Amino acid sequence: MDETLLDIGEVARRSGLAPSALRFYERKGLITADGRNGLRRTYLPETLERLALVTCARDAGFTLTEIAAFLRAGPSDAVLRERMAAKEREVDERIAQLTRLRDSLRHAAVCDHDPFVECPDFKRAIRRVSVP
Amino acid sequence: MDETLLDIGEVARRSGLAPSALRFYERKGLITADGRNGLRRTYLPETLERLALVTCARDAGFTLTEIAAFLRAGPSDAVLRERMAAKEREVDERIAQLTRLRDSLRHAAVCDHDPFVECPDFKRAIRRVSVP
DNA sequence: CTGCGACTTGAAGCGCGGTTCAAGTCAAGT
DNA sequence: ACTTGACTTGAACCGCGCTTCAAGTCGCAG
Repeated sequence: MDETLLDIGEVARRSGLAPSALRFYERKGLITADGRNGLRRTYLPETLERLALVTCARDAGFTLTEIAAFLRAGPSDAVLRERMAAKEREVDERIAQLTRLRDSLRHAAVCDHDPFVECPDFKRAIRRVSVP
Repeated sequence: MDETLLDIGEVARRSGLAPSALRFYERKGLITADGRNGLRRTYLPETLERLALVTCARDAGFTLTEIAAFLRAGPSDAVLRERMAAKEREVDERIAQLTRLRDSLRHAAVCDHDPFVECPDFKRAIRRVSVP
């Protein structure tokens, strides 16, 4: 056995993902098992890095299918950079939206209306959250 | 017919939600149809406000089920304010996470590595996104 | 009265991101 | 040799947030 290969349990523990999720990711084409120890999948240590990237992209709002296509296509660096720039813009928008939302919530903590759901400021703020 | 009641089509158009979604929301207990025009649901104008609130809460990360429980329970203002404060903290965390993510993406646009996926700065940044 | 078109219903289906299940297999410890 | 416990498989199931479907019903225009 190649000592550098990590057992699925190890990878699950260190990545914070369930083994079932790792198998699911494999079916989706996001990762590959690089060996077996009996029936057990084993992975190259780089897989942990890849999983971090996958998790991050997923958190960014990419679907697993998108990420898989991404990884499979081996897009040129230029294309990749462009897509990431596009994602940066999306993320920026989302941050702005969440910031407006947080400001509305913050106002709720401060305002005097009871019920504050009827507070005109609150209502106005709510409307601005989705339609700035 | 009460002239002030809005036809479902009208509400769908003005709220940006599909009629099927409005019926779905009704099953979920998020809204109520206040009358009928034949078989067609009709709604009080306030429903539009309520839908804005629902949409906003959903965008904030509440599930429809949570929102429904929320509305049904008619929680005290104090409880409501507390939950919103809790949500404010969650939203703040999410904003921070997305900000870290955006910074990673921003770095990708600037850095010299090719493939930049191997850039140590990028890798480090990626790791920090989910585990600050 | 007839047709149109927008609605009605309950039930089924979808895409997502997985988990759970039953039954089986394997490595390692005693 | 036997047990234990973590994995294996494919298939079914889950919650979410809806949409879509087939079949039916209504208001209104001509």
